[in-house]
Amino acid sequence: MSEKNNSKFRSTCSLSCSLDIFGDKWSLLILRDMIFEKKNTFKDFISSEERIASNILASRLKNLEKFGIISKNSSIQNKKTKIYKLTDSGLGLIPALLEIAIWGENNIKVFNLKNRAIFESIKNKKKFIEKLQHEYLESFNKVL
Amino acid sequence: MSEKNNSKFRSTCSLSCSLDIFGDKWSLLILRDMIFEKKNTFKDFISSEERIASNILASRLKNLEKFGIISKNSSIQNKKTKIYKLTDSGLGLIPALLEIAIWGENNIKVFNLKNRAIFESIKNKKKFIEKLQHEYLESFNKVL
DNA sequence: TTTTTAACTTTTAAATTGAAAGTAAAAATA
DNA sequence: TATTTTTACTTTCAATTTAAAAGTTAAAAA
Repeated sequence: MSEKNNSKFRSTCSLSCSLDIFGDKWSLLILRDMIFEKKNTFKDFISSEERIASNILASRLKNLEKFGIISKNSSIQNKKTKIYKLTDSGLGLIPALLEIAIWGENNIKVFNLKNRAIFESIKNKKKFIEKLQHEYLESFNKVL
Repeated sequence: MSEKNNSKFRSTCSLSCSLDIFGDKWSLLILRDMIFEKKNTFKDFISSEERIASNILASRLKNLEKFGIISKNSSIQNKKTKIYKLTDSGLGLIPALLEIAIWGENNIKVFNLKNRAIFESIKNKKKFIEKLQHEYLESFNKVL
């Protein structure tokens, strides 16, 4: 019943506009789950380890849909389950997502066991992005 | 007198950790100003068209410094003026920044006259990133 | 010596987030 | 068929963050 509907951009700078859309702590994590984990339902996203609150998840999904980054459809075999899918525009965010993750791997001093996917991407970025995009669309043939 | 000091990451995922650091609507815009406009003072950043509030700018600068993305020093010829400079880690964010901007140029339906720098980067990304990094460091020889 | 400037900080209202509980309809189970 | 469970949310409300404006302090310029 609340939720702002007007999408005012702070400027016409493409970086600034992009951040107006997904410049927050959650939106790109949802896309990560879709791309790397092939997640596609509300329940899937809720179960991620970062523990997003359900109201925040709902609002982020709505926003991503509003800006054409994801689409929402009922599953064919189950009317209750809604399937979220990356659009072409959403798939186009993979390079940005990867670069942020690569930066994190290289620059944040945490214990974390280095991520295989990231390393694969560093070796041949272009090929890896195409592979991810292909894999993602493939995975959807089985779903929708 | 407020401001949280504990840096708890939501998970050990490198994307998630990165977003814990700069996943907001302002941090990357400050870096954009540094990289593309060679801005380096509080006054510079305040004057950008997106009109960041001074308290938010101060808190973002402090955070970026805390995570080693920028450094802060007094100008030699002027003790009052503080010079903010990208560290190596900060320069390493250029690829991510560019990918986000490129996505915006290609996917947000706004009036905006296409950005020359973005186009240049698309033609030869690697070269363009190196050029930006070099230019940035060069510009600093004149300052600090 | 007065004024201006740079870099903030403080204050307070407004907006957003987060945690928890609640809802409604579809689907699975007894 | 009746009941329970599940999925995808929404609502509520406290806590946190943001935004706007005004205030502060020390240095530099006039």
